[in-house]
Amino acid sequence: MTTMSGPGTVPARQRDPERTRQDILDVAVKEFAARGYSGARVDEIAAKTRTTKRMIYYYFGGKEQLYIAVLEHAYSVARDAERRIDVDLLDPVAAIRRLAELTFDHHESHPDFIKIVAGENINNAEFIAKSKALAELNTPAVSVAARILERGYASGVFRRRVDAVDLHMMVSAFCYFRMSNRHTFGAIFGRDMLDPGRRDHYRAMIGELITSYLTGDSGAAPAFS
Amino acid sequence: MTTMSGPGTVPARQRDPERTRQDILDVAVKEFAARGYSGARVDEIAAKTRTTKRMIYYYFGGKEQLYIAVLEHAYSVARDAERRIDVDLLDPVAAIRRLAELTFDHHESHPDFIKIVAGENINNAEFIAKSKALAELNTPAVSVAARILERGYASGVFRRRVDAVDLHMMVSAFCYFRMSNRHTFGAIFGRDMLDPGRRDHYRAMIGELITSYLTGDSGAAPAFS
Amino acid sequence: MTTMSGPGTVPARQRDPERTRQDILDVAVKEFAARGYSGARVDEIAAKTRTTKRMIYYYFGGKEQLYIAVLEHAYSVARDAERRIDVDLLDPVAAIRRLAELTFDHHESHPDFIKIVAGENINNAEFIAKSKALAELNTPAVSVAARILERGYASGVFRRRVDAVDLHMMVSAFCYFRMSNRHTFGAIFGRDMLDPGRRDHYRAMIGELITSYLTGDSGAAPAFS
Amino acid sequence: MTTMSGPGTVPARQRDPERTRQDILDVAVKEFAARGYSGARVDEIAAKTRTTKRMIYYYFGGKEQLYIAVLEHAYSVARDAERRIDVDLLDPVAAIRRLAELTFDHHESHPDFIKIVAGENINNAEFIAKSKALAELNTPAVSVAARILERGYASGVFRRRVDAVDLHMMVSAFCYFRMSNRHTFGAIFGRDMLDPGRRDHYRAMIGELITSYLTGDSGAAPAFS
DNA sequence: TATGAATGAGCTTTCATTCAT
DNA sequence: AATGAATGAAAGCTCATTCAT
Repeated sequence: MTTMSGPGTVPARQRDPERTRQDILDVAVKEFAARGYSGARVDEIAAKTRTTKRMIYYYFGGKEQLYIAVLEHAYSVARDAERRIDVDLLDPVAAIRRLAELTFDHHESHPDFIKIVAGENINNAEFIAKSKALAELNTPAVSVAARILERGYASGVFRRRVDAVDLHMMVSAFCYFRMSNRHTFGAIFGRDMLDPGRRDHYRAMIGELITSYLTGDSGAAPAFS
Repeated sequence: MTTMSGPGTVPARQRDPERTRQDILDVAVKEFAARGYSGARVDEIAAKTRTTKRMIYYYFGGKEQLYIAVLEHAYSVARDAERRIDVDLLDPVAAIRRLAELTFDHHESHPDFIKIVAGENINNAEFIAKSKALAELNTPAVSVAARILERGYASGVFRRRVDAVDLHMMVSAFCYFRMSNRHTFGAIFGRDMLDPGRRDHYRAMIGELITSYLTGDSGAAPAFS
Repeated sequence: MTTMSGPGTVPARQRDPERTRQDILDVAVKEFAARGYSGARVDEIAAKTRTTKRMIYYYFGGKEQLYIAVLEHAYSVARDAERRIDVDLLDPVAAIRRLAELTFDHHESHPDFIKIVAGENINNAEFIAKSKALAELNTPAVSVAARILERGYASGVFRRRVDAVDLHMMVSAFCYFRMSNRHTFGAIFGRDMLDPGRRDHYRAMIGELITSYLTGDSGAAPAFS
Repeated sequence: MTTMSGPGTVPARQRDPERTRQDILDVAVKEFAARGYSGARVDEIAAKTRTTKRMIYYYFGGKEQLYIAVLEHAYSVARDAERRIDVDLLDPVAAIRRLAELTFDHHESHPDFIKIVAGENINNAEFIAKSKALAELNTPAVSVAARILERGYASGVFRRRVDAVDLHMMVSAFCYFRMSNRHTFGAIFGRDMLDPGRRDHYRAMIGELITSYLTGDSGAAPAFS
């Protein structure tokens, strides 16, 4: 399966700039997710596109810029999803459980995003640092969590003191790990964490993990439980 | 930063095969961890070695085989650490907390391993599949967890029913995520999860998270807790 | 004799794909003929070309594909020459002699082709097997020979029964051997089979060899000759 | 199937120099025959040997010297076979036919020799030129042919004047071509010249070809034959 | 007589990128 | 707005050979 575009490649010419750009971006997301930045090939991305390799340079400037565009796209999708979260009408326990479940669902439905984030971390997020757009990421999920915590402490249902960012981290860790480490975990423990039959089991689990933590005692001295 | 081992580089000739092999392996672990499989360069690995690039092919056969050797090495180190765990004398709650803390410590002290695992998952653990040695990985940590759980249910301190593998997953998720996602998490939330000043905080957190979960009720209907 | 197309080599840039391709092919024919498949060097071929090594990969994909292109080219040239043979107006004896001479001439004027065929046979024609184009080679020479034989048997001038393919083989063997084994034969017998002064001698010889065979008796019992 | 001998290759040590030498030579004959000089690999030859690559250098000095030893060996075997020819008691026609058949048989039973000769010719017999031993090759077959011709002309059975070397060439061409070009000929004409079922057919054919030539008229004007 | 370890040089191939219209 | 042709630089890998005992 040689990818190097020799002479004579005849792509379907088109005249819709925005569509061409989006086409490239969609393919790039998948390729960068599947192979990482250095593993992805400009030739391969081009081959899976309606246009040619030349257009990638025309629209994005180069591999790195295309990757950053992918990154920005991926994060903006995630942020938009978080903005749609609305749990203010639920009681704190139900709300925090709902937040955990939405986080769970979002991870589950964005496997490419997970891989891209994993790749970014391998190279120390150096590309995120290069992106102006990504520098000003706000994170709705944490504010949502903060509001729920406030209500929970006020009503007394939450007894363990925890920072909203830490709470978000605990939830994310669980949801992310299940997606990110599916293959090594599966290879070692013979258990596919993404088995659809186990989905609800894990979805409930993160809710219980987090609510049992919050409603339990804080501090070192466990009570009579 | 010269990379090509061209003429002029004078490697110290040696006659210690095992040392030469280990030298290459040690450097390779760091390079593959830092840049992933496709990002790592055989030239670069060789340059950081006492020997030459040629020796990598002499001892390992190629980039891929070297990578697999790195993988096998990394996993065998992890497995050996798990084998040394001994928490049988502690009461179940203390034991499970201790297990979580050891897992935490092991993750913290093996950042290269984390990155290699992350990279492996990006390419769907295809290299692990190619390794005969890795196919027969046993995982002491889970048996340890299983024994603790058994004792905990027997004595009644653990009330929530959970599978040992799932327990291990919850703990691992937390410990792994903190290491693996340090950079993106830090960029977005402005919080360095590896800040030494926060280390004990997080170390205690995973213990509490897991013990509050186990000692809480199981099932959907929360009792009087 | 510089081989590596290193920096400093300034190739004449051109925009004529077909010419570039042909240029590479022409050089490759000579190199593969002179050194065989494994003895030929992509660097050396490139150096003798108007373009660079990179273009060989751009146009042909690799050393092996280039070699197969050379093979296809060489055989198509030979086939085209055979197609131009027209001896239908000559009497059978003159016609078969003429066919032998044309075969002789064609071998003489295509020394590269002879070497390439010799090389192919050393590796059991495995590259020919890989070529789709070569799989469907038709061979006009044999049909021509068959028609001559038919006429010769009909008129009674040919008395020895022989298969057209075998006839072609006898002629080819002589013409090919003279070209292919020039060097070892010369070294051992001190006679250069390609000495221009002997050319007509050998050219006549194959004609006589073949006509004396055909006009002689067939079978084991020699007549009055 | 990697051949590069990495560390740890443990060959069976032996103490029989002559046998070791012969072992290497035998393997080398096959490898050089199968792949030509540049296609053969010292590593591969060593791997198929009872000893190690190092011994090739120890006994022969290098790839080239090994190849020349192979060449000398191959030619000395051929020469020895020719020396055993004895056809003096047969009448000239039977004798020349017998000589042709022995030549045929010798080619048939030495396929490796054929390939080595073919390879030598591709590189213009430059290695033969380097060998002192091969410079002084005498060729019994031609003297045998010369003696037969003499008797044939004396008795009048041979009417066509031909030089002994040319006669040998005609016979060799047929016998050699059948072996050397088996694969390309087979690919193009769909006929395996080495098919055992056709062996006697071809063996008789060269005898008839050559006797019909010798017993026919010489010169340009064919008589009543 | 024998050998395990090591290696310089060069080979084929790949990659992101730019030229020139 | 779009593109076919071309490419420098470097990557992974292989080869015959020598080192050092």
